[in-house]
Amino acid sequence: MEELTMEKLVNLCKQYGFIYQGSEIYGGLSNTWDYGPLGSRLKNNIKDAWRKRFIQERNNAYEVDADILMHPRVWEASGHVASFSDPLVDCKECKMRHRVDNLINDYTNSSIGDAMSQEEMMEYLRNEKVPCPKCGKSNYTDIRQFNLMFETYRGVTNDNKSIIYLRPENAQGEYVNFLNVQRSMRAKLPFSIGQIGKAFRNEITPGNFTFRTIEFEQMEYQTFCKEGNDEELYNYFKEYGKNFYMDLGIKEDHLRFHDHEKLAHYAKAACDIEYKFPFGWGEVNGTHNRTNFDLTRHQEYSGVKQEYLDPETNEKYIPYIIESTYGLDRTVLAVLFESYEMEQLENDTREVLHLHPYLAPYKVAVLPLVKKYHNEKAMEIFNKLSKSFMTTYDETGSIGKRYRRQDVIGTPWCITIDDETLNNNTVTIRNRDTMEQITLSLDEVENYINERIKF
RNA sequence: GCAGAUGUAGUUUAAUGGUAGAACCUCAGCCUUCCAAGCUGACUGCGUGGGUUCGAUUCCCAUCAUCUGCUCCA
Repeated sequence: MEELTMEKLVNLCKQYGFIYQGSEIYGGLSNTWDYGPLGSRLKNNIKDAWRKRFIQERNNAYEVDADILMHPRVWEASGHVASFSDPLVDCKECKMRHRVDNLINDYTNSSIGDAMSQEEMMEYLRNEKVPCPKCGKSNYTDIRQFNLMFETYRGVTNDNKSIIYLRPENAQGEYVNFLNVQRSMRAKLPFSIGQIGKAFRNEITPGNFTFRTIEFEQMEYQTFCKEGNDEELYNYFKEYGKNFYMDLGIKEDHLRFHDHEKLAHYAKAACDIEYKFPFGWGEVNGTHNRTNFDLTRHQEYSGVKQEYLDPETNEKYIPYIIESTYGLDRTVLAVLFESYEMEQLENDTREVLHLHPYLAPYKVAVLPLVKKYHNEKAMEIFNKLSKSFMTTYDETGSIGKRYRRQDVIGTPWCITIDDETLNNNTVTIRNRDTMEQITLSLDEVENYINERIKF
């Protein structure tokens, strides 16, 4: 079978309206991508699938839609203002870029770099002639701060006081609403707050299509629990996440766990779910045991107690948080790679997107067999079916060609309208994966599809 | 951000210092009663900006974008 390369997928996405390059008519803007008519359907269907598994089917789970813009103090509490801005230097000799603190720590085999100010680090670098790990020379540019948060300004004056950030992660939106949700939903621990939304990181990005972008969408799930229950929940959500991906149609051997050894400042344990992309294994989900770090910090910075009163033991404590974050754009990408097949037929090939019917942009295509005889009846059926499903209509070209058009965009079923439809009210429904055809009465079509698009 | 490669219709591509030819796709018409058929026609292109030149898609520079590799990804 022919390998689907990134280049081919980018082409396919563009050709059929899944994903276009951002601002394309202006030459494009690096690492921005726009979802087209089919792509946004697919993306929304994945969101809905996630909502179903993570909100609807779980007891004690609630969705929020928090604002992208948050109080600047949130990012001080979260640690992003401090740790999201890395002191960087470039080696003038070999052009290698380094984090200065790492450079000093590695050179001295200690952690003295962590405590140094920017000036001290630069001075140390110069005085000790710390060599570049790559070329061995010691000739660096000045330190540049590179903050990964996008800044913008509130109001009309661009002074420091009015800086606000586009959120670099969604989690804080759930954390600051912990008390609100707990109270208004009368929630008992453990309970979860989920959120789907955009986040922004001003990163130097290596591309790989929509795998890493400066604006991206996350499906996040925060479970608040009592210390002691955290490890069990952490392991539970790792598995739950993997099952979710398998339900989306991803084969088990294209997924793996990757446990982190180096942990973030807030985490006690961290594990990624990775998908086998053509460019290598790539993270699609991250599950972290964030302990009570976040709520403790918010209590400290806001002055508002973030405690939970346990109704059984009457203890008050700050809950632990198990975070499980799903990269939505990456999930779309993984599903596209997983679904695509260049199928070899007897003396022909066809491109098929074997999407789960729940995820398919169009559920059904209505095709009049011969345009001039069957188009009116076909339109009538389109109008009926489109009240229940995303339905498309195509009367152009031969019937075989129209089947292939639907195959490549993942439409699970095509129904053709012919003389039998006019005379007996029956249609032929054709399956995308098997190419088999069966005859159904018009009344049966809706049920037939409904039964098969469940997630 | 660094290094290398690339940039001609939606896609794949041809040729050329005198502004481009094709195939597929798309659309319209004819034909067609079930898997990319055929015929006729139509639409669409030299990434952007400079420079050299009488003239640049072609040569040079810059820029933008994509790909690959680094780097980054608490």
